[in-house]
Amino acid sequence: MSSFGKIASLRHPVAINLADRPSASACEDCGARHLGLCDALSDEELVFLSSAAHRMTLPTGRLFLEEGDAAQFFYNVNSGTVRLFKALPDGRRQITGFAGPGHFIGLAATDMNVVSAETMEPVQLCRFSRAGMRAMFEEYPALERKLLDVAMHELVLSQQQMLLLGRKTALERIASFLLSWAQRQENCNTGKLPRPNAKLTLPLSRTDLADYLGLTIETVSRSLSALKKEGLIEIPNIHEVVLLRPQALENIAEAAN
Amino acid sequence: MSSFGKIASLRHPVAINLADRPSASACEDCGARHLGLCDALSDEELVFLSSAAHRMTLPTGRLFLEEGDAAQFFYNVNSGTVRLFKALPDGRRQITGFAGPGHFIGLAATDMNVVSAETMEPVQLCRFSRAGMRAMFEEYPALERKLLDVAMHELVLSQQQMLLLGRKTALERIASFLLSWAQRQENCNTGKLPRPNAKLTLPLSRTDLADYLGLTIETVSRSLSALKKEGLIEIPNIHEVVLLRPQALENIAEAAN
DNA sequence: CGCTCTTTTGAAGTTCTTCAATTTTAGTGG
DNA sequence: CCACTAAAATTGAAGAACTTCAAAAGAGCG
Repeated sequence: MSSFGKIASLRHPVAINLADRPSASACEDCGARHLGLCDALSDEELVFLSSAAHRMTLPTGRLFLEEGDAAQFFYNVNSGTVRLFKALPDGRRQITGFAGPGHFIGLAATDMNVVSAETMEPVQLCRFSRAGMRAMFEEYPALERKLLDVAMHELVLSQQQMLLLGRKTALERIASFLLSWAQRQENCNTGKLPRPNAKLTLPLSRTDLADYLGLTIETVSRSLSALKKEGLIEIPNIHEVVLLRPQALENIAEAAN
Repeated sequence: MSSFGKIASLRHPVAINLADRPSASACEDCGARHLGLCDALSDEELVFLSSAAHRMTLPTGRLFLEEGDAAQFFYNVNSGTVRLFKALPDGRRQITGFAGPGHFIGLAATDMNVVSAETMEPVQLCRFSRAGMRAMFEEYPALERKLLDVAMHELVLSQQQMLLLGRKTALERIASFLLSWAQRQENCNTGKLPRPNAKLTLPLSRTDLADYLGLTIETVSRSLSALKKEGLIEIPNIHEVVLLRPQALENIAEAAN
């Protein structure tokens, strides 16, 4: 957890949501959710902010941001999952991240978007004009601080991913992914291992997984099968994985010998 | 160039350096240099800032930031080059970036450093305590804005690197690297191709290059030789590369068919 | 000038990919 | 509810790209 984040949330220990997101009960003590913009602002500020926001609901598979287009908006995800990716002309694709509830989209941009964004499920999001956002920074410095915090966190994640893509084997990538996804889903960045038998829900297809980990779907499939055969995981169905032995996965993921 | 950067530099079109860096003549119209903190502040603010900074000079090969240590400081590079990297227990290393003059170090951190930093040449830098920096944000919002701008730019770069590491071939990686290094060195992020016969100076060893591009030194060497054989580059010596046909390199780098 | 370290080049080996076939899953209509 | 179809995932076998191991050439330094 970043120190900037801590400041922001201490000063505004609020739990109202940007839009009317469902329950926010888990928000306050969750490392990942407080990375949403929501926690950065007081009630009053949130009202102002949400007046500047445009709520939208998108169906599955909607490409709402395209690499190379002029960067007009920021987005904040309320529900559902978004995949962010870059692509080469011949179709090769690298998914750079996934944005779920509370996540902010649009930081990785100059005047143009440098990534594309596509919904993986029905998604609700709030849209802000970048210009309006800049104006708002004058009024509400806490917002800017929060954004810096989010950006720094993204930077940490992307550097982990560089290590994974540049130096890890297929098996290590899969193990790393499972653990990081567990953190994301469950105990939100506490840095602790998930408990044995923790159940993961993956909204990702094998293709997404492959494009995120820099592998082919066949290699992803084979690696998952290998972990299953070794008794480290169970795969009740395509969208669920049970982590039978998280410590063993961690040893593989971190190449601990 | 990011819009936030524009704001910051328009408001404070100053060219004093953080410490007494050599000539700053090229600073104002250079996309990369204005990413240094220097441009974000007025004269008065800079005086204040530099009073909070601790100047240091480090010899080649000094490891001054270690992954996992408590994150106490930010650094701003004045001269020389620093390599930032993550490593696995068995020694595999991934260089996540290089920091040269004007570059800011320490953004990719939570309470702990998530990367290590090591000097590649004699390096001069300014050190700021993270706590002091936070206090300064209250006084000088422009500073925080600038930092957000820097973080966003880093994010853009790291996503390009993810595409490279996850999806590009060895030859494509080398071609991409040469072009990006030319931009860094020469026309600073203008997005234009370097002119034919542009000469690159690489302070990197082949090992650094390999660890940056997720390859082995042998593959790096072979790929460079291949580009040379094809007449796209010339390699007068180990630390210099001449880009004979930048457009052809670009075609390889971007997999344009 | 000779030593060492880095880089280059070659040959063999490994991991991952590609191609192909089978199995499983999911969606649709009877 | 079940069968049928299409898409996705798994598994197998062959191939390619990169790595590893090994040796030679080149650069740097006392």
